[in-house]
This record gives sequence, structure tokens and C-alpha cells, in this order.
Amino acid sequence: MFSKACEYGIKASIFIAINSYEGKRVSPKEISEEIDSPRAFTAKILQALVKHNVINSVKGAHGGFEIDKKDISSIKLSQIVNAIDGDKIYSGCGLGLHRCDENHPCPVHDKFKTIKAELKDMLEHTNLEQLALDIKSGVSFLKI
Amino acid sequence: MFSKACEYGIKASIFIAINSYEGKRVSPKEISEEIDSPRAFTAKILQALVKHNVINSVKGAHGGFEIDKKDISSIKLSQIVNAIDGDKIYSGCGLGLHRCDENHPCPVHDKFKTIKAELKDMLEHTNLEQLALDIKSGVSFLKI
DNA sequence: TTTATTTCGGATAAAATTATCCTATTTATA
DNA sequence: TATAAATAGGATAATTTTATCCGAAATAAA
Ligand code: FES
Ligand code: FES
Repeated sequence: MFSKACEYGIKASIFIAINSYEGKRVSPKEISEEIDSPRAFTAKILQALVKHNVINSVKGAHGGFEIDKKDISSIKLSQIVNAIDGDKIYSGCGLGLHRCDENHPCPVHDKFKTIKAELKDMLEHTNLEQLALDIKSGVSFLKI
Repeated sequence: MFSKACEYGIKASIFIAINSYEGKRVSPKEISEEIDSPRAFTAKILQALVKHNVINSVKGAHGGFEIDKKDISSIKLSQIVNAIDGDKIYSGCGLGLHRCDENHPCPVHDKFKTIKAELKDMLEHTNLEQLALDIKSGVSFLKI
């Protein structure tokens, strides 16, 4: 569904959000341990998320990654996915035609249409705060 | 969503089905031209589909790939996808946890649940005949 | 039985994705 | 100002996916 990079990016963002609520910045080391991902690779993904303004980085001593508390509830899953995988997952053709086009549909276009629309809708309406709260309350998990 | 191999496998199966209705066997060359895919790679995928009993192959002169006419309407998209990509697309965890488990859910488990179920349902209820007929009647397309 | 045609299958190769390592740069603080 | 702590970013490696090539095996027909 998503690339490994995107999976790591989503989980990392959630972990950063949780810590940001407590005013704590986190490092790639902490993040990769908490989400069970390769450290250096995760660091690269964090850089990409910073470039796309999903998370903030603070360089130097006492630095780390954080998200503005006030932004956590407005950051949508779709922003993270788009920053890493682009929008092909719900905009591209399910069978790889150059573009998904109502006027030149592939054989599964109609069957995929609703599924892709729901996926898009879900990603665009799910925010980091909801996901972070579930982790905090022990309802969901970031690894294993 | 699907791997390239799976996309090719689905399109190839549809093209073989169309020709099988007319009692015609087709070669990897014809198939790859019709679905716009790399020939040798497509041939490998066809071998896999044969092994999984999705399509039949006939070796030697006048051979080629075909599907029993009577089977076309009962072959489901899910069989093709499973033969090539497995079932991780709708059974695996969307965030890469070792397994998707109701009792140990990842942060997006609930949000993905319905989407994955619909995808599974769609794949299991879409058969090759429906897809082939749309191509035949010019309603949908296998390439570009 | 020979030949032409076709799939099968193994060996590579190319490209993309995933992963690692090392140095440069930035920054707080002693 | 010097030092330690941290992200940034380039180079490289490993792995997986995608793709190519070629000879072996099977088969129909001459
Ligand atoms: S054209 Fe293939 S999904 Fe729309
Ligand atoms: S545990 Fe992640 S989708 Fe079910």
C-alpha cells in the first residue's frame, strides 16, 4: 500500500507529535527505537518531512524534531503520505495506465473509484492528534 | 497499490480471456504489445499464473496461453492478485506491523479496516468475464 | 524424423527502494 | 571562544523489483 519510507514517516510523525505535546524534542535515535525502523533511513525521511513543512527540526545542542502543538490537530495523514509517496496511491491508475481518466478508463477503474475515493477521504480527514491520542492511551501501537 | 508484475498479470489475463472466447491462443509477444508491457518480464508472470492455475499454457507449435471458456466467469481478480502479490494488500498491516491484529492495532488500523475490507470484497467479487466484456465493447482500455 | 514454433527456466542485468556511514554545519552552553 | 550535541546532506552499499537474454524442452506438422 504505502512504501516503507511512508510507513516510517507516519509512525515517526505520530511519535514526534506525542512528545511535542509534552514540549519534548526527539532525535532520530529515539524515534527509530520507538517505531522499530532503521535509524539513518528514518533520519532521511525526517529531513523530507521537514522540507515539506510537516515537522520542524532544530539543529545543534538540545535540538531535535518537533511539531508546533497548535498544528498537530490540523496535520492530515494525506500531507505525510503526499510528502513521501506523492498522491499516486489515490490519484493514479490502479493498473498503471499513464493517468486515471474517466474518459479512458482501465478495466478496474469503476471498481476502484469508490475505494480510492474513500482512501483519499480517510487520509484527508485523519489528523495527527487523533492518532497520537490513541497511542498515548494505549489503544494502538507503533511497533511489533 | 499493486506491483508492476501484478498490474501486468491482471491486464494479461483479461487479454487472454478475450481471445479464449474466440478460441484463440496468444503469445507473450502479442500480450505484451496489447497491454504495453516488457515482453520477457510478462512471460515470467504468465508462468507464475500458469503455476497458480489461473491460466493454461500449451507448449510447442500452435501453442500459447489460454483460459478455459467455462472458467472465465469464475476466475476472480483476487486469484490473480494472490498469485503474484499475495494477500498482504488487504490482510497485512497498513503501517507494516508484523501482522494486522485487532488486539494489537496500529494507529490507522480502524481507519483502514473498512477500506481493506472493501478492497478484498471487490477483488473477490470481480471476475475476468466482467472485465473482458468491457474491453471487448470498448468501454475500457488495456493501455495508454 | 526433421523442422519450425512455442513455452519453460536459469542466469544476468538494470533500476528503484531501502539502508548505512561519514563529514559538514549549526547551535547552546560552559 | 571552545566544546559538545544535534540535524543536514553526500557517498555508498544492500536488497528487492523490474527487465533481458538465451538455451532447453515440448509439440504440431511437413
Ligand atoms: S483508469 Fe485505471 S483506475 Fe482509473
Ligand atoms: S494493525 Fe495496522 S492495519 Fe491492522
